[in-house]
Amino acid sequence: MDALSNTFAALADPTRRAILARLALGEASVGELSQPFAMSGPAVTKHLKVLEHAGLISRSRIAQQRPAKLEPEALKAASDWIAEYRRFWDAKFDDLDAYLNDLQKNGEDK
Amino acid sequence: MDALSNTFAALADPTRRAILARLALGEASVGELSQPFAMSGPAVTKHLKVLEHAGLISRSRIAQQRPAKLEPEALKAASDWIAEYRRFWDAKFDDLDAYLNDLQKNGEDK
DNA sequence: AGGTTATTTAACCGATGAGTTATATTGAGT
DNA sequence: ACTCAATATAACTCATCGGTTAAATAACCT
Repeated sequence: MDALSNTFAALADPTRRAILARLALGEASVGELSQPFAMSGPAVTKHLKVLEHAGLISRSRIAQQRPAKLEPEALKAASDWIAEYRRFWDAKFDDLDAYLNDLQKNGEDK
Repeated sequence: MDALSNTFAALADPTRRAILARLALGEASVGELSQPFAMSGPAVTKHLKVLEHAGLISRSRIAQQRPAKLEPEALKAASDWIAEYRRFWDAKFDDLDAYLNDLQKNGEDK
């Protein structure tokens, strides 16, 4: 899968977004993460793998623990993609309609 | 599922992102969409349902056609969520590390 | 009413996702 | 070497996804 799809897919799960929110406060171990989410350790491990594969976190090692840390650069690509559509929601709807209708009439869509 | 998860899940598919890109040029019917994507009509219908359920498009009716139109306001919530993490990737990494370590040492995570 | 076109719905398929429990692994501490 | 604690892997279940083809619907045109 492409990187952007990986990123969006990783963000499409509320548990994973909550994990990222928690990691924004600082590194956390699997144990620290599984407790507040009332979830088994393996479930958290899987979520962390998804987030790591999407480049959104990295892991380190402290004794037996493997804390996870936020790596937010991957969000940049997602943010940039969305930003492409910003002019559409920034524009007044009437203006947008006019713009689209104009495009349509001029047969731009080959 | 919550709205934000729906939005991110809708964006996690490259075909759906391509459909949105196409719709940014103006409304398009199912037929017009299925042709360039070398995909059956029903497949496009399903993608449009996902996008519509996420609030990213709306449908209208012109004779037998049911053109889809971009409704980009739903992207706002996703963009806002990501924006929360902007300070993390804007910050220099060394500064971020220092910040996180400081948080950790002060035992903020209850 | 009958026929044509555009789209949707239904039923199915193989792959993936999110969770579980049970079992391995890894690293410290004794 | 033994044990304990933290995490990871394996194997499994159940649901959802993305696609297909075939059949049903909807709107238009004679």
